[in-house]
Amino acid sequence: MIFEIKCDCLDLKQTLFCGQCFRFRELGEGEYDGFAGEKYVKLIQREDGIALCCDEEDKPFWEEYFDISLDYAVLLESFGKDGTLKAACTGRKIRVLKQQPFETLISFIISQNNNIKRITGIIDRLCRGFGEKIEAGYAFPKAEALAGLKEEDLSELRAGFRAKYIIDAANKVTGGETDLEKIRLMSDEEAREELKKIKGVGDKVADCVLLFGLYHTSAVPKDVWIKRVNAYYYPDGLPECVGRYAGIAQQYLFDYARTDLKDTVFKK
DNA sequence: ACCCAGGGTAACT
DNA sequence: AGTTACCATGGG
Repeated sequence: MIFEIKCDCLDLKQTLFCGQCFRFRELGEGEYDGFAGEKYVKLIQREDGIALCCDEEDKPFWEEYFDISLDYAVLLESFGKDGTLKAACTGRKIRVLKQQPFETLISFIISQNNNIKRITGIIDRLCRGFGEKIEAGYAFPKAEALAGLKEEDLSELRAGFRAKYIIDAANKVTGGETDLEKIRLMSDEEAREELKKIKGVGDKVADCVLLFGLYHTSAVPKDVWIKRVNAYYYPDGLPECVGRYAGIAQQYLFDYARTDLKDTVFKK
């Protein structure tokens, strides 16, 4: 089934390939497909939104995934009160996705000291090797499928030193030491400390899990680009106009810095 | 050969 | 509490 979804702020290419998710590909001009958890979707860019090609029962899932109910027009207008943020938001229609908690946890463990292209490859091999086969490809592995494995069992992923971290995360989730649904309900600070009990999860990965997988819109992952942005533009912190959506503002600044500013303000 | 990539850990001051 | 080498892999 095809569903037309109206949405004034959603550029699929920018949203799917800005380093927040790693399971989509471009099929052709304005056409994409990919997975979240165990679900598959095909997407087409429209002038006033997107077309969702999926089972009827999965339509609410994808509307939630793209956070269609959040009004970005209000958000971006507020961000525009700050000059740097206004520049970052101009020409960008990125939505912060509401991804699956476990998938987000594993994905951003893999992301550490890594680049987006190789992260995507490792996750693809992880799904092919350990995910359930579904019609269009492979689901993201459940924690149970990864728990109890040995590092060498993941050698085909070529994930390097991250393999042991993946296994520790799966073990803690299946063992109940890490309850992602409970962590979702905690404050940013409590949740961050709880996530950091997993090996290979530090402040940055924890904040990515909070923002992209547990929908803490106030969590701000401090990667190298955001550290540069903060040092140069915001030595005293992000402006008031971000409200409780600092994480979403961060995603615009992140993309702005690594695409538009990398050869100018932040060259070498 | 060197440097970097959506960093974290352990071992140092 | 704040620095620093090291961790695997692949692309520039």
